[in-house]
Amino acid sequence: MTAQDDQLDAVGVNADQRSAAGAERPIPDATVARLAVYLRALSGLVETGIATVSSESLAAAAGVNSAKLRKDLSYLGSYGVRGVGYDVALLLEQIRATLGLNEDRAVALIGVGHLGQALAGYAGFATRGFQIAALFDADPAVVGSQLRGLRVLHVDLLEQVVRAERVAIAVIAVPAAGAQDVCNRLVAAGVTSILNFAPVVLAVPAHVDVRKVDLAAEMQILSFHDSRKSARAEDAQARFSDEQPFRPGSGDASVSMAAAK
Amino acid sequence: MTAQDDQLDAVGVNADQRSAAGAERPIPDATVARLAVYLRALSGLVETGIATVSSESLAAAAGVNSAKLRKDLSYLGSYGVRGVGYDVALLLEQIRATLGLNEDRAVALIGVGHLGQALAGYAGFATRGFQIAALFDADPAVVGSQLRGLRVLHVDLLEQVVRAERVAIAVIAVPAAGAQDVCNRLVAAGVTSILNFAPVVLAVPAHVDVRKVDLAAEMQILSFHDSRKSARAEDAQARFSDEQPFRPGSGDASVSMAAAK
DNA sequence: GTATGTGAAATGTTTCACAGCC
DNA sequence: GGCTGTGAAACATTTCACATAC
Repeated sequence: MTAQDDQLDAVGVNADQRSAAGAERPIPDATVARLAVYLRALSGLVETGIATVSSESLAAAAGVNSAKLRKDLSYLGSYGVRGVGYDVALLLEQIRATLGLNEDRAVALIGVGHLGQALAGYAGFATRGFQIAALFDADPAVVGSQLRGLRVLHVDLLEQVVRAERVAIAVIAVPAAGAQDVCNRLVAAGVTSILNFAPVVLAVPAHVDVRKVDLAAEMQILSFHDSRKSARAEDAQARFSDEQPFRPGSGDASVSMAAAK
Repeated sequence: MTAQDDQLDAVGVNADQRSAAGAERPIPDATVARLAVYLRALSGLVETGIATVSSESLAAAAGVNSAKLRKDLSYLGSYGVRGVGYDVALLLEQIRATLGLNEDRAVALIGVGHLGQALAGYAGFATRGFQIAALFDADPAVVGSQLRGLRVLHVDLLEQVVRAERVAIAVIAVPAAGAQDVCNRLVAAGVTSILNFAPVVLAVPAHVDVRKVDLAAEMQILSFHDSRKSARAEDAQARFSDEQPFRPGSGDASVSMAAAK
């Protein structure tokens, strides 16, 4: 990455990491990307009331193999019990702590078109430690309207509000043409983490961390694999039609991931 | 990240690749993910009328370093001219061909909520070799309505239409609860490439390629890096405020990517 | 007995640095 | 002289396989 995630992934992390308690191994980027996936799988287990889980079954639920999962978790410390497995609640808490999800971060969302509204309405947003501090748009028709209990502000107020609300993370959901400008203003106002949905490569100073979600790129990657498949699959194709469906969490279905990469 | 991923990235590609002309090196997943980025950068150059570009400037526009770009392009063959650079139109065409964007692929979009509508309206969709063949939803209030010149069909017709239209790629934009079911039906109908926006890990047979776009995961990865930064940055913070903005395409700004991965 | 945690090997990716060509 | 193309080195990630602990 996505690979994808993704993806081959983030950048701009300080080389030395002095963490709360003592000298720990640095956590690989690839592992960080998967921790988020494990978190989701663990939340599912909590709801079903399962208290303990083996690396084997958690890995299956997350779509990775168990050796990778164990290696990933080993970077957080030793929170499993040999011969038994992992305590779901404890592991969940450790991952949350590692990802910094306990102190909650103010998020600004710029652009409330269809995409922006989809993002604002995203359930996992509020529940998973992020709270939307402000919504912005440039369109006078939208500014002033109410969305999810927040008034949409004019983008001219961006710097002012970002500073006042101490926004840590900004999500850019504006058209391509406006994205770099919005980005510049965010950076100038002190934002150092940006999630970009606009189809442009943003130029930022080295201390700013940008992650990009790019529909066209994802489609093109699928297209690449698809074209390689279709050449060879011309005949095999028929065999896979009307095959029995798969049950979620069943066995070792190999599923690809975005990740960041 | 990438991935990001990239997204650390896709899966399910056949080991041996017998391509149109002779034995070529297999293309790394990480490279495929970036080809899509180069494609965008090249499109930008075409519009400004630039006919030739060096690896150095194309790399800057794409947010990678030039050695990586040259290595990536070398997997496609030798389409550059030493001492000169790459012909923009030729390179663009070669990348398009490699990604399989010349034969155009039918895409089905399942779920036309805010996200689905944002995706349907996405400009790069129509223009970049993908055409939406069908829209589906389960909500009777939406079924039958018109969107981008297409009638929204009831999801019950999914198998039938997917087969009739020879849909190659499906985009899942339904709520989490419905995603696995939709996925099963797509697979049964013969779809082997899926882009999933629902926040669940889909279980699929090994021959099906799933890429996932996960807002919560992206946010959490940013959160991780942000929390590492904020500990150390408490004082440095002030220095970066009100810094001069950056110009797009300027120099070597290191930008992260999702990817593919 | 069972399942974690982890060195070591294998594999994949990025960067270096320079030969080769225009 | 300038810029591509690419082996070889450096680095990162995944997988293996087993010692270790319950």
